[in-house]
Amino acid sequence: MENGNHILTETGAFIHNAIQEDLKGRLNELVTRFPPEPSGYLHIGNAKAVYINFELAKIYGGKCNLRFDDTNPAREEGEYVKSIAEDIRWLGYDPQERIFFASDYFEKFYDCAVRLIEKGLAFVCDLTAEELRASFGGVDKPGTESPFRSRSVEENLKLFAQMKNGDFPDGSKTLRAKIDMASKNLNMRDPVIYRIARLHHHNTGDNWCIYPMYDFAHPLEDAFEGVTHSLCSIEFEDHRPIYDWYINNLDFEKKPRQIEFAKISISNTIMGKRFIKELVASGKICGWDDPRLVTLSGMRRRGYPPAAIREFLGTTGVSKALSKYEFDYLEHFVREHLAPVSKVVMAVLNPLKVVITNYAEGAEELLPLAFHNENDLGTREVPFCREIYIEREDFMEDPPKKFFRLAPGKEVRLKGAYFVTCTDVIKDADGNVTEIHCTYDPATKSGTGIEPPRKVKGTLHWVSAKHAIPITANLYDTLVLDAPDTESGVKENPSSLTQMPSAFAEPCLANATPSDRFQFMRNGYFCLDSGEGNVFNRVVSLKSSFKK
RNA sequence: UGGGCCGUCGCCAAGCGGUAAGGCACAGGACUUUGACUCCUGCACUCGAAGGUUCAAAUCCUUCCGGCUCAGCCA
Repeated sequence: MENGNHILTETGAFIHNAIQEDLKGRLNELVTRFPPEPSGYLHIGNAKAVYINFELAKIYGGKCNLRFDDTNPAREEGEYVKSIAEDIRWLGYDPQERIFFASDYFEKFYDCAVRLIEKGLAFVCDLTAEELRASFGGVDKPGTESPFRSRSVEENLKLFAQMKNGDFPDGSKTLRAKIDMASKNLNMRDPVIYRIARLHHHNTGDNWCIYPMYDFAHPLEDAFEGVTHSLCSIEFEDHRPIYDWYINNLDFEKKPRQIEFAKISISNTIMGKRFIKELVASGKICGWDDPRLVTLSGMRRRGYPPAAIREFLGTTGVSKALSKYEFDYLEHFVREHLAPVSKVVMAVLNPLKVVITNYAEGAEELLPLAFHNENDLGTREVPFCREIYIEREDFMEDPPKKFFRLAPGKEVRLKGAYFVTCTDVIKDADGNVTEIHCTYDPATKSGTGIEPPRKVKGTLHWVSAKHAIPITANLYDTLVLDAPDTESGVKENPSSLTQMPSAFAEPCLANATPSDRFQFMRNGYFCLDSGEGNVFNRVVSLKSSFKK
């Protein structure tokens, strides 16, 4: 879409071909689904699946369901259901009334299992978990058949009903499919269909003490909902035979088809639920919405526009090759979306006081400045007076040859104001620069034209010391990690948050809202944090071609 | 090690028998009331490797080499 590199036209050919072939002339009958387990918050990797499923439905005029795959109460919580629905809407997709829960199908799953037993395709197995595991064999050795495999249909029916009624302790029996213990595909070695576990379910409470396994439940959920194409990630490729086995043996008229694609990941980030939970629990990050995370809620808080994420996702392509994107690539789309809507303002992150010695004490003036050069984002007036702050890094006592900014005896332009020349450097006992003195040239006032024309190499942003408002600027240079992009690296170096606690911004920032986007000149794009106080998050930084 | 999947520039990614798109990154240059933004320019005689088929291959065949993935009563 946005730049022509879209799944419709250039990628995911294997998905499109399959859909075209299966649905010849009836493409609007396409039904996809996004089936998250409510056991964590959505991150950029999950967003890819959201994007593909909803976009495909949109492209073909079909439908996309949001289905919570909540068949394991041990991991799932209502909190996650809420956050997932909210994050999907924020990303730009509205499932409306098409929100389903696998747990609403528990009764139907049970009926299907009974049907399998009646057909002689499932049996109740008394093997313990350890015995079962041992009997599965390994990648290079076949499994052994369960001694309970040949129970009669009647006995299986009776036993399974008793399992449901709670006559047996947790883990004492399972319902298993009767397929092939010698299959090269481990998933086909008489897989477990139901297990006994007295767990409280967020939706069904304590109604059930047996829960279906993913491999059994998922294809049925798809079939119940009329899903035509069940898109999942590539590690489920080995599960396709079992998916088809259940679909075929339960005689569904309309058979959904599973198609796999590779997940995406981003370097220098943590996406694993387990690791994020660890970080949250240890207090190293403030929650699933920590701006250093690539969770949707984290990116939202960080200030990423959802359209930028969608565009990023649109260019990532749908393939089976594993793809790990550099962080720069994601940020590129964020910058592109921020540039036209951000108000360009002045804020000094690391202040250095400048006294303009020949500017009258007590005098001040209001200088009009546009928020943006290209788009008409309005203007504001910026107060100017004798004492101002500039960026500490914009002054060097001993500048290298190509330093265009302020240095002793050098003249620069103050954005929207005057040319100033550095006359004195004030230091403390330790030799640290605490203040610098400048003189200004009244003839160089911005916008008045200078006669004779005079040019200056550098222009600096500044704020009036008297009028500026104090802010805290949060800089996040990488999300989560500086170092290794290994999941375990998180334990060593969880944070790349830098706070600039004594930053100052021009007065107009006092009215900022979290939905506003600002460009702090050379310092990057910022937005107001949704939390307390004047805290601004750096959404992304700009590239700097100034090298010392 | 057995099965499945994958291998095109530093990172992504088009291509699907007719002689290597594009984006990010990077490097030059132009412009500039910030060195940002914008705009130009450059950036794979080569498609994991080796053979073979063909007038012609990244695209077909064979073998080999790498990477990912699977042995939860998780999803």
